[in-house]
Amino acid sequence: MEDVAIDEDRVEGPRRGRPPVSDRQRQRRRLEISRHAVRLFAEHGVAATSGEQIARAAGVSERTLWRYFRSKESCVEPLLANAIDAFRAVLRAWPAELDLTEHLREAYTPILDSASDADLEAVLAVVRMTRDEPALRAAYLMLRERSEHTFAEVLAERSNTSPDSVAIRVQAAAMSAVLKVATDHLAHVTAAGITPETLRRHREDVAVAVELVIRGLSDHG
Amino acid sequence: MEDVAIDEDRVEGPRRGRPPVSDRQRQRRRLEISRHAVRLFAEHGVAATSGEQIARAAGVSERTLWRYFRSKESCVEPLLANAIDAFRAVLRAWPAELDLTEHLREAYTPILDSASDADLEAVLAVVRMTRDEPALRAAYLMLRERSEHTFAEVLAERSNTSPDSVAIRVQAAAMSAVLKVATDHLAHVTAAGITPETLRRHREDVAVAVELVIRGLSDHG
DNA sequence: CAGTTTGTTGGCAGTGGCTGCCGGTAAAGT
DNA sequence: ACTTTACCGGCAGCCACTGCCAACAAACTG
Repeated sequence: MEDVAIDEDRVEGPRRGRPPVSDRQRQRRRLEISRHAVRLFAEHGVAATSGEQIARAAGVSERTLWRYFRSKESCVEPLLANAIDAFRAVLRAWPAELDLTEHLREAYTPILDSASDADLEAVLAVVRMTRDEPALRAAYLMLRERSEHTFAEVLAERSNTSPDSVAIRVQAAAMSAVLKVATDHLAHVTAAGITPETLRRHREDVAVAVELVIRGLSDHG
Repeated sequence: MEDVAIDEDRVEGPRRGRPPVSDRQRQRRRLEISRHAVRLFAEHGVAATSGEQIARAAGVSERTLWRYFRSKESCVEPLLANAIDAFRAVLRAWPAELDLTEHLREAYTPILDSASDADLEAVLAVVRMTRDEPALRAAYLMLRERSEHTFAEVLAERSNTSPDSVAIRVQAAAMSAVLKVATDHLAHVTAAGITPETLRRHREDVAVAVELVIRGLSDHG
């Protein structure tokens, strides 16, 4: 699955210098910075928030901030990625014998269970902001497209085909599109606050629409 | 259809000063600049092409360039928009009694007929470039999303519902996703040159996939 | 025709996102 | 201690992009 790189100096035993920061730790730091950035964006707007402010709020130097994020807007990625990963995890756990609709009805949540409620609020706030902030929307769309590839892997494994085939990519892209619209809608209706009822409706919408788009496309795989 | 703005000083007779440039003319100038920008991007890469270079190639000052485009990467928009508008025009012309598959098989082309072959090459070149140029990809995805709304209008009119309903937006987004994957694929297989056969295959792929995704979703509209 | 009004253009200065470079320091091994 | 490897912060600089203003263009008015 991973480790596709050409094996060079593998199994070296003890390395020589200071060990690089683990990906785990790096991602956690990115997420922490992301929370500060989103808060500042929501308070003052994207244009009125400088990289220096984000860096100070996160307790790092500006130079380090740009090492962690390639652009100001991409600071929102880690938070949003959590929400998208939630769906991928649910998709991965799709039992072979179960209908996708049924599975999503039971297992889907719009964000990782481990994430706090504040994170869900922040994610929806960002999605709401993307309405008037083109740069944020662009970052959001890029993230969604990245997720398509992970969806394709799951779908390919299930239908025993290649994740690079056009048919699978179409399914994954259509599924991603459904999720995008549903999430935009959720962000819109929760502008005044999140209620269990709106979340329930969201889950139902996603379950039905995803099933429909996948069923229609996979029949002709 | 248009003219939704609140009527203020309508029917004024002769205006007082220099008339503003018509939208038509403005769009044609944007397209002209776009062609130069795409050529430079393809020759030297995006990072190595400065706004000043684009402006000089197009014969305008850098200042006016930034008045016509809000970012360097968005200079590719007019060319790509032509390709996307081609699909919208075909969709608009969809006869009520005809199957969508049949209609697309007959009428769909990946770019406006009025556009030159060079423009089609340029569009596919840009799509190819988006593979390694994230900023270009982001601009491309933004354009595609804008097109979703125009798709939704057509679909809404056809099914006699609102273009803002979630069901219609899901259909439009899924349709856009199908087109995106198909176009990416076309750009990939035409890297060595465009042949009538690849275009025919592309048309067939789009016709079938779009029909499937729309049929599946609209049954439960 | 000159004079007025409205709109577009281009130059110029400035802002800020972002990068290359370098020295300092942390964390490992020997 | 000494070396090695890696992260961090500060500094200088590039360039995409903007605000401001003077110059010019194209209409109407007298």
